[in-house]
Amino acid sequence: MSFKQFYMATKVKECSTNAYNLKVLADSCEVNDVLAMISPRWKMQILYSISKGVRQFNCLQKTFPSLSDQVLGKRLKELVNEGLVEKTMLADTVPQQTLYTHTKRAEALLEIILELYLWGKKEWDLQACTVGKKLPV
Amino acid sequence: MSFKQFYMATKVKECSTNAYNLKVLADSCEVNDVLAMISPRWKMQILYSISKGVRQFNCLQKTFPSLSDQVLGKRLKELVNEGLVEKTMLADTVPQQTLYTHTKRAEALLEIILELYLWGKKEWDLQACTVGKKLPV
DNA sequence: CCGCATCCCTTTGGATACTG
DNA sequence: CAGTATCCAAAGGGATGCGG
Repeated sequence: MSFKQFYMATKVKECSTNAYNLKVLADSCEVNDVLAMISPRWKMQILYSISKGVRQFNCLQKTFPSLSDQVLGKRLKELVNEGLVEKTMLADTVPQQTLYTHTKRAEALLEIILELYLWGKKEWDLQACTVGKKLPV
Repeated sequence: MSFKQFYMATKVKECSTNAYNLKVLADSCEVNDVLAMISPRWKMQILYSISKGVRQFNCLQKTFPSLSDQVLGKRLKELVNEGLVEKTMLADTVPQQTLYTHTKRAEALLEIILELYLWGKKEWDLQACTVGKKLPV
């Protein structure tokens, strides 16, 4: 019987193995929360695009043609919940318009992401990253 | 028919949807490679522990009691392949001994990870992160 | 135009068992 | 001690279709 199984059997019966491991990670090192926040696919790219002026659902879809709208919606909702993006309903019209803008908090994060990019570029000579470049708006 | 499906039907028949999207991500923003590198579960924690002096397979297992050994092995292999960790076989004895040490490249990465932690701490008042603390060796 | 509900498939992480 | 091979379950991403 593994440590995890023992622990679960005695302490947290209702909790799945995966949930348990996530809790251990969160307890032992909370930078893990940040990693989990930035690692979902497309998420930082979406945030970056917003910070560069791509502010509407529709435009974001065009920016990432192979990203499905429900995933885009999910990511946007996450970003809003995390305080990285603000959502503004322009008017209650049909068709409605919504603007997404990045927050101060997101700016600080994007700077660190840029450092990550530079680190990757330095170590592996990566090219053509959109971070640090101008996007077509 | 979505852009992706069209593209796949005409260009990359052999490639799964997921693989295709990963390629799009890699092409459009190569910081994604770095994000993918650091986001697997336990990986940065393992790297950090190694940098703090936990250098053997066995000790790493004890450091993360709920981490299974085959996942630990997988992560270590990844870290070695990425040049973040070096593996040293001490001798061809039984029981054999192996040491893992972090590289210069890893140090630079860990500094950025630390910034991520500080950012998270500042924005959400996270606590108890092992990054920046001493681990029991 | 801006999304959500549902279903499905791929990927990933973990369990068990085994080897030098 | 230091791992590897095989199998399996869960999570996440994506497709289709629908509603405000």
